[in-house]
Amino acid sequence: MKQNTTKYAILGLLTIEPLSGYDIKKMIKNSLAYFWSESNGQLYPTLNQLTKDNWIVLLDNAATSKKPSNCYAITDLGRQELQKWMRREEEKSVHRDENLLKLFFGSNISKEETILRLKKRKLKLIENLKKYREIANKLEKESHSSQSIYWILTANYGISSARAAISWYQKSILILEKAKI
Amino acid sequence: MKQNTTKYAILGLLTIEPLSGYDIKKMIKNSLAYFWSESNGQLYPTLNQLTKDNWIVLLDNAATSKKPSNCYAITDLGRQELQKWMRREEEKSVHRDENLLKLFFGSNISKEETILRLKKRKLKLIENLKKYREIANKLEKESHSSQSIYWILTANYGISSARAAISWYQKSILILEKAKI
DNA sequence: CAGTGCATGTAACAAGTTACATGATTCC
DNA sequence: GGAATCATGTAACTTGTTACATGCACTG
Repeated sequence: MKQNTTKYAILGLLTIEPLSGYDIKKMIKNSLAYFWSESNGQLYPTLNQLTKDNWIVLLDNAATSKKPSNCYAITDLGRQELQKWMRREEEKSVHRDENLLKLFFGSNISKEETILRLKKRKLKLIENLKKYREIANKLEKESHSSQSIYWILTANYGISSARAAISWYQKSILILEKAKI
Repeated sequence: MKQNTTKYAILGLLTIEPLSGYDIKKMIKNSLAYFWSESNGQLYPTLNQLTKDNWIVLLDNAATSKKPSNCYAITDLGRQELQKWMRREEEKSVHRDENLLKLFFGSNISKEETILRLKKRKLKLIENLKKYREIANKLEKESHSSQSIYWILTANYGISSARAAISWYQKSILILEKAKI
């Protein structure tokens, strides 16, 4: 069975507060970036589909603002569907990590090229780690609602997985540098 | 620009030795499972496409065997294309982790339900870790070719990322259990 | 008055899964 | 002779990205 996860990402965000498509994009970019992404071509059509299905409604804010900002809110039906999804266990986690695939096939290019690639990736991860730390700090400070504990936990996941990856890269670079190939 | 990564996964595996579609499926399942997957509906059409493009060739093994096993080998052109891909840096790594998404939206179901989910995931990861260790051990023992260093490194990645995830799950479960929500 | 950010959207395409079909061979 | 596994494949479908188009509002 296929399931449109975009639908549930949107629904979940709308449980926090009513949002426009643009708001959703921003939230994903600012807070979920390290474990979620959406493209425009998926986001806007899905918003329309969810409206048709009555899982969300377009708030009538024409009076309060002149901006072309379509603000959506989740409906009771939407909440029910979100909870159904939350309780489903599918585990189908499809892993496709192109970086590891390239490393696995490393013998097809020179050792030095691979080492350079690994170093670049490592730097990128260090940068990411910094961002995740900032997100986590911000969340800890602003912590007030019952939701924030979950946000902090996911932020910590980003931090600890980035840390583990960085130290693996470090080790791997050393191993390759020492290796006689 | 979109790129068909399946193509390169196939090419890479064929640099090890000539393989049939079924062999490729098995290798992915046995050795790459924790960072790569392919479905039948993607694999077989891609094999045909690669043959048309002359990146791989169907070996004529009709004489040596009566099995309907189509054995493919990579061509020089295929090797070149693989190397081009290996040297490309795209970084586009699209993260979409449904488990984290569900945790992020945790406040929509009871704390206890979330804890149960986390515990199940943790058990699953412990199981996976065991498998990765077996793969790594096997690789270390059979280590002979210049390729095996790369295989061992990727296996280690699986191990260290699983370990980091497990300890994060452990911590998160404790934090949630203590939390008053 | 140009540049940046706000804000929404679509058409064309690529990528990938699912569920099925088919038949041979091997092992118990 | 039945089950499992070997082995290849396709049709229908979903999911997702890319690249574009449009226009307003604010700021320096």
